Amino acid sequence: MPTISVENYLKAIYHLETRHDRVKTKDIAARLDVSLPSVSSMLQSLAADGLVVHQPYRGATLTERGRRMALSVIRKHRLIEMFLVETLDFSWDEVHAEAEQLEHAISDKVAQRIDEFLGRPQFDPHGDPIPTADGEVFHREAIPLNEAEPPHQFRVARVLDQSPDVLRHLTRLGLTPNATLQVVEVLPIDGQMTLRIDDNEATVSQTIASRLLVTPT
Amino acid sequence: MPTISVENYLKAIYHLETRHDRVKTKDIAARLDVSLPSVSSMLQSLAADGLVVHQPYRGATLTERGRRMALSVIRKHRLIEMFLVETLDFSWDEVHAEAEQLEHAISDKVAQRIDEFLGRPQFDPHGDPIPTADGEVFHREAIPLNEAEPPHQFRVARVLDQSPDVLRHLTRLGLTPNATLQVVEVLPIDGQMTLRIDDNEATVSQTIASRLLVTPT
DNA sequence: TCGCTAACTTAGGCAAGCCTAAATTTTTAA
DNA sequence: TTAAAAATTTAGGCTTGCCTAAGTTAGCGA
Repeated sequence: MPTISVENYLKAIYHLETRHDRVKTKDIAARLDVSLPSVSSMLQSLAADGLVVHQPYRGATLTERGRRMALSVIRKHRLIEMFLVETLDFSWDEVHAEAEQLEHAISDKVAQRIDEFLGRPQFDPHGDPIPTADGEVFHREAIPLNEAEPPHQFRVARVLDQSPDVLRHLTRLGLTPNATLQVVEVLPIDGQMTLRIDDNEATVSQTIASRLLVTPT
Repeated sequence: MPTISVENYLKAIYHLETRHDRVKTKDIAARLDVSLPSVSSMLQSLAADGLVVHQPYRGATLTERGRRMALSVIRKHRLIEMFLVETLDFSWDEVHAEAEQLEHAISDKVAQRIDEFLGRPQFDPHGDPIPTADGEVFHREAIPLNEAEPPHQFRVARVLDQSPDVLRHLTRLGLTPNATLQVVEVLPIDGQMTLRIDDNEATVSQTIASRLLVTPT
């Protein structure tokens, strides 16, 4: 069985691969908050185990086996988040940290039972898709809110940020998954957006808007 | 935060203390399936951390802090077992192994929420008492079945064995917690017992009988 | 194209937790 | 009472995963 450390590296590489084809040592180090040599040495050991392909000085990519393992952990993470919110009444800003621990401790069987217990949810509380047991991920079409233009109406599909502070802020604004919003105005100087959410107006910075994925409605 | 290894040592010492006042290095080694030197060295480090009192060559005992930590892990273990059986439909012979992993990964808060979700159960699926969050353990009076005499009737209070094979065997015999039984006969040669359980007769060896705690009914 | 800088790897070390082999202490039994 | 046996500790080593310091490579700008 992979160690917790190995699982965390695979997860990090998986997430970074969605941005760039070849994942850089430096980006992994930043994401996991470890030194560059630690990453370098782990990449060699992952490569030896056939979980990544590592071209020295050129970055790394997951092998099919590595991808499977990463998805298995991500599936557990998101199922746990969903379970904590739906069943144990946690709020969506608390669950990431809990799931970060539990994802390494639950068996495939427990994950499967939680999945059934929850009625096979497709998305977690942040709108992230829950991979199936055999590694399928359903990707929805969605654009970052900062690319949306007035006066259209959108629905929040997914929130990419996991920071409790940001999530609590979004809760106060009513910007949680499935909320509908209308783009009222975009300031050209800094991209700050004014939104209508239900009957309230709210403003969000471009930084935050870029972390909200929305679909037209 | 204590490591998984430390938690396992504390748990082992806690359980062994119920048998003997001073816990022997060798017994810990046997319980955790590690070598004697590993235990010896861990005891020194636990003692340095104020979790055990270690008299070299003379055994060890938990300090109050050590006992608290052990009980916290045992509480989580038993709550998880209960949750897996009650909510995720696991059978009682499967849950020990799962809980052994999860006990180290759930936060106090998650444990508390599971406790509430389950309606604050007092006992786990094996009849073991679930310690409270502040370290109270409710001990029931119960005797090992091999000390019970015919023709009295008893109720199964607790099953001390965790081996899936033994538990499945007991399930087939109907010897699960809360079952009522009558002692029909005890063979003097080897202590084998004949029991009446509902309308069936079953025989159990002394070895197994000694692992079943029963209360008169 | 050449050299500088940023990115990366290699070298060498540390802590935790495990191991076997070799002392040492305690206990048991002759 | 004392020697053998059993239990325990010490010594020394290994693996994983982390670190800092010291090279090495890649890639960009002059």
